[in-house]
Amino acid sequence: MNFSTRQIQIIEAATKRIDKFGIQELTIKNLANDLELSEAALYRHFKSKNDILLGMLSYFIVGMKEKINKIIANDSETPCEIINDIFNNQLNTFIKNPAIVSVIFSEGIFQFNGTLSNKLSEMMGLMQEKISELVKRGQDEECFNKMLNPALATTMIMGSMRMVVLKWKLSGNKTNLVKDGQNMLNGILKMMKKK
Amino acid sequence: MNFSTRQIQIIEAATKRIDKFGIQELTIKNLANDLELSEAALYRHFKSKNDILLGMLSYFIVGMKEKINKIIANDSETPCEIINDIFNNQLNTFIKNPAIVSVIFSEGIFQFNGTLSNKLSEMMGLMQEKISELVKRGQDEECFNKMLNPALATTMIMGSMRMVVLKWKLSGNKTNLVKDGQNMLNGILKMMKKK
DNA sequence: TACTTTTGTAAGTGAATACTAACTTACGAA
DNA sequence: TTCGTAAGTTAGTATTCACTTACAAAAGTA
Repeated sequence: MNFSTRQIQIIEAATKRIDKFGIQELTIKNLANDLELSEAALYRHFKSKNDILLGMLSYFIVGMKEKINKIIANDSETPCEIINDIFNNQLNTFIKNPAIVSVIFSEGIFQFNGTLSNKLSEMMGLMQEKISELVKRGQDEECFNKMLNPALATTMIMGSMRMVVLKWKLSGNKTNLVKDGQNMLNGILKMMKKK
Repeated sequence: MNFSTRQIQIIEAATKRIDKFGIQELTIKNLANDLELSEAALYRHFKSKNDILLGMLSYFIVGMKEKINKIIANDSETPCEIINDIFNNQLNTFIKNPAIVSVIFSEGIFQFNGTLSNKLSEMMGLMQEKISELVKRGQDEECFNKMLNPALATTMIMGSMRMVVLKWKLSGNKTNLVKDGQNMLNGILKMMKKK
């Protein structure tokens, strides 16, 4: 799971290409041109195109996992604050590297490639698990009401946030993702707060 | 916008293929095999592969528009009931023809094909517009609270429902879509209700 | 300096891609 | 009976795809 610098260059070029032109335009030839390398050179660093995609997903998932775990470990904050931190962190990651979004939100594309769709499911499952744990804690500590069960509330939060990101994507990254995302999360949390 | 019976056969075969194997496996050759026709025969009915995809989207959008307008026209119901009806109708359409979901939820795939992504944006825009109108009416008639503005509430509803459908899809259509969808919508509407 | 490993290249491979040209068949109207 | 048309066929086209082979230059390392 340790990538060489050249491998990371390839992964980042592939991500940018998907972001700009879509998965259909990610070909070995195009990718090699982007990197100013020959096609054969790519096969020195990954054994197949599929391996490049797999590497790409692994690369981002590892980073995401680390950050989320670090945020959750902070036990001086309430569950509500932690949820806020997690999504703020995600939104800012997306702003900094918009290309990631195209890859992370593409279940549809990878759905029929076993290894790739497993990687994505793993990531979604991770988020679902962490968030619903936080919702449950929030309800137990009586800062959230119990109108929705934790699983349902989590699906709602994740779905709503995804929709905000999708709209940002469809606007050509013109809308203010951080503002819209915070707005959405605040609205949801307000409705979930104990009165 | 009037399709021949053969065109509809082709559209439905293409939809099923995307649903089962993904867009990458939608080739003229495969599609022709599915229909037990020669490849050239398909070009008697559509002038290009892109035209088949475009026809596919148009075909479903027209049907969706008609149904939604019919439901909204029913003025003996409250906004809340109408929203319920719209999503119930959608969920049942998905159950009856699961293949549609793969096509409708694939912005990522079509994002880089101008004409196709416009078709999809059109459909999402239509839903956004109709739902947020209903939310606004609900707030004016004081059956919804005003905690969220109509646009935000609509994004939340649509995002949450999409997430339920995505989960159904990822489960291999094993979860109970109608039950889960109703559950989600009831939860959201409960939180939005005036107390 | 001599040897090995890493990283690159040019020039291919067969298979698949969307699409086309030329021709055939079935059938209804003039 | 003749003619036009819709709907099909076979057998191609040029191009693109992921991937491979054989060889060379560079970069360590002894």
